[in-house]
Amino acid sequence: MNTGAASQAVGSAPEPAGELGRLLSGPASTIAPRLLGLVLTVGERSGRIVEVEAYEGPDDPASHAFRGPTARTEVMFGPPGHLYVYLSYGVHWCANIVCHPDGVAGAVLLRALEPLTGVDGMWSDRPAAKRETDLASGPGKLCAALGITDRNNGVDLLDNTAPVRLQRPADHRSVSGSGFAVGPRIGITKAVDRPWRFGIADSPHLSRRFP
DNA sequence: TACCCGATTTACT
DNA sequence: GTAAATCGGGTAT
Repeated sequence: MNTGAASQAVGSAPEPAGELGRLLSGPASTIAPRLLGLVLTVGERSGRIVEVEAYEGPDDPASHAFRGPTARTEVMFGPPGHLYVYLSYGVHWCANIVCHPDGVAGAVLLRALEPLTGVDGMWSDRPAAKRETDLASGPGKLCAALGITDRNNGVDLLDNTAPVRLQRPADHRSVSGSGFAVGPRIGITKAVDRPWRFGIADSPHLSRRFP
């Protein structure tokens, strides 16, 4: 239903609204560092994104979208600003923010979060955590802390009525402008050389230190 | 229909 | 530091 002309009409196309929408649209490896410092909200719980990883499409062997769309990965091929949730190792939910244009696969895995509000609720869903810095210091932990499951797969993060929302705090520009670290992605066996993991360098809430 | 394996976390040695 | 837990998707019969 998209014509070639429509896909070029960036200014007036029904892309995610506002400045945040524009921030989310582009190559995953470019968008990923810009997501650092954004605030993710689920009900009463919210946190600041401090660590992410980029996963692209047909050119990225480590990406779920590498071999084309499937029932599981179709969200990754949809419009940017939506949430792609999958089950890892049959145990943990992991959440990604879709960022490539509609029809082109690409997403950013959310790896760690600094708890801001609803921290008591996070503790009740993360009984194994020993410190507040461990509540969401990993992709599976992050989803557990916020209560994200496959129920939330495909939700529009920019919809104010959605159960999961993404917001930009006033100080985001300064946060993204400096002080983030880069390194290789974690836990993958393919394309391990690509430095597509990004994090706020001095955050104590990272899943792991950067090299 | 069967088998293999993973964008991880946790507990235990 | 190492291994177990656990299950749905993807690829191969």
